[in-house]
Amino acid sequence: MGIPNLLRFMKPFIQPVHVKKYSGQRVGVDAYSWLHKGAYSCSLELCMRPKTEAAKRYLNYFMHYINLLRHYNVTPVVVFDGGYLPCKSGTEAERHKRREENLVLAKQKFHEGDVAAATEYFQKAVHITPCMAHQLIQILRLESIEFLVAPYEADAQLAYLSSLEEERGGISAIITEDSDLIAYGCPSIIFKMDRHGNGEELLLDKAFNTGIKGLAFEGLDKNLFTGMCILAGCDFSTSIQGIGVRRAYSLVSKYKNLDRVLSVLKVDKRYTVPETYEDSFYKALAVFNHATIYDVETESLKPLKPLEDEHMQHLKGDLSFLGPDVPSVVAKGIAEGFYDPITKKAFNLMPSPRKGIKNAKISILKSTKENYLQVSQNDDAYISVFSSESTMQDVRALEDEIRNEMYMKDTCALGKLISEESDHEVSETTDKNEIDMSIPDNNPFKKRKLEGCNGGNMKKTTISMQDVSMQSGVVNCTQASQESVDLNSREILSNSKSKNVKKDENTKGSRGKSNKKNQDEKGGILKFFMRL
DNA sequence: AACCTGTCGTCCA
DNA sequence: CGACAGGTT
Repeated sequence: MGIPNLLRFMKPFIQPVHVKKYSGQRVGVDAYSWLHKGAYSCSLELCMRPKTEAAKRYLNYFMHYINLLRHYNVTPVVVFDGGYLPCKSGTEAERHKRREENLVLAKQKFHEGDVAAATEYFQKAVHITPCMAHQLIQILRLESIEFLVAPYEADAQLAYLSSLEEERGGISAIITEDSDLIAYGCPSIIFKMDRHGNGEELLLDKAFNTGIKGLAFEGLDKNLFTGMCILAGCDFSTSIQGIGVRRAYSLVSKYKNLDRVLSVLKVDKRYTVPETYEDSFYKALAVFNHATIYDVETESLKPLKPLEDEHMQHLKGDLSFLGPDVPSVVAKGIAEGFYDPITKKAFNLMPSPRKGIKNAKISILKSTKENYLQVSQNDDAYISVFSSESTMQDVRALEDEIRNEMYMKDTCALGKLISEESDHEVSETTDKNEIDMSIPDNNPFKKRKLEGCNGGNMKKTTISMQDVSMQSGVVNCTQASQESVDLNSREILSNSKSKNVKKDENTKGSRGKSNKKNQDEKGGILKFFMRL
C-alpha cells in the first residue's frame, strides 16, 4: 500500500519532469511497477496460455520503457524485489488470498466462455512471480542492461543505490510508483512516468530546504520524516486508527522527537494505541534505515545504513526482522539473477558467459543403465546422472543446474558421481526445440544498427527456449521452466574410450591438474562444444 | 478538516 | 500500487 496519501501530501514539492533531464546519468528502475502494469495487458494469457507470444507482452511493455530511457541516453539500472520480509507477511498473505479468490472466479468465467468477465478477474489476480522477473532478466542480460535483484525490498536497494556516487555504481534518480521510496529518504524520485518519458519528480531536498521557516519540513531531520511516514501507516507496522499523514506531520513537527510523539499518543484518549505499537514502530524505523541490501562492491549483504546503538535499545538486539541472513555466495547468486530470491534455489539458467563457464564442454556419457551429463571447463569436470527416460529438456535443465553450480563454485551439491566403469554407447540427440525468442525492440525512436534490419519491429535472437512456463497465483506452473542458451551451435565430436570420471571436489588448489587426465580419456560418445 | 472505506484503473485495439 | 468519491469522526 505504500504510505496512504503521502504522495498527495508531498504535492507542493513535486514538479513535472522529463527523463531526458537525466541524460548521461544512471537512473534506478523499480521493476515491479512496469512489470505489474505490463502484466495487465496479458493477464489472461499468462494464466491460460503461458506459452504463447501474447503471454510475453509484459516483456515488450517493459522493454519499451527501457528503450525509451536508452533513447534519451539515460542508463537504466533495473532493481527487482527479492524475498519477503517477515514483518510484511501479514499484508502479503492478505493479498495472496484475494488473488487466489479472483483466480478461481476468473477460471470459472473463462470455462463458461465469458472471456470479458474472466479478463476482469484475471487482472485482479495479477501477480508478478520470480519466474516472470526471471524471463525479463534474461532479456536484460542479452540487451546488456544493468540489473540487480534485491535480497528483500527493491525499495531499500534503490535507496542504497541513491546514496552512492554514480562512479561507485550509484544512481541519480529512481523511477517508481511506490511512495515508500519517499520514506526511505531518496533524494530524487520520478513518479507516474508515461511512455513518452514525462513524469512527476520529487526532490526531497526541496522539501527540506524551502528556505521558509515553519513551512513544511523545514527543520525536520530525515529520521523524523521517516517516523512521520510510519505513523501515517506503512506495510511494516500496525497503524493507529485516526492517524493519517496530516496528523503524523503535525505531531512530528510539534515534538521533534519520536519518543515523545509516541508517549503523547499513548496518553491521548482520542486514540487507541495497541500495546505492540511501539515495538512495531521501531522495527519499521529500523527497516527504513537499515534494511538489508546487496553491496555490489563487496558482493555481500549489509544494512542500508550502518547499524548504530541508538536503535538497539528499542530492538533489544533482535535484527531477525531485517530478513534472515544468507551466505554471500547465495546472496550474489540472487542479486545477479541466478537464484530464486524466495526459494533460494537456482533458476534453470545458464550463467552469464562473462561471469565464467566459457568454452564449457558438454558430454553425455551413456551406459546401459544410466546416463551421465558432464560439463567441463578447463580442468574442472562436473558430472551428474540422469535417467534413460529423461527428455532433452530434462538434460538441459540438468546442464543448467550444473552450470549454476559451477558458477557458484559449490562443487559439493551435485548428484551422484560416476564411480564405476560403464559401457558407453553413442547416443544420438537432436535439438529441434529451439524457438526464436523475440527481444522486443519496440523503441519508436531508437535507430538500431542491425545488420539487414528490415525496419521490422523485432530483433530475432536465437535462444533455445522451451516451455517457458510461469509460476504464480495467476499462472499455474506445472513444471519448472527450462531454458538454455544457444545449444544449437554445438559440434558433435566423437571420442573413443571412456574411463571413470570423478567429480572434482576441490574448489580451489587442485583445479590445475585434477581432471586433466579425465578430460582426455573421458568417454564420450557425444561431445558438444558450446560457443558462448 | 482530516481520516477511513470502498471502488476503480493500471494494459490494449 | 495510486486516485478518487463519499461517508464518518
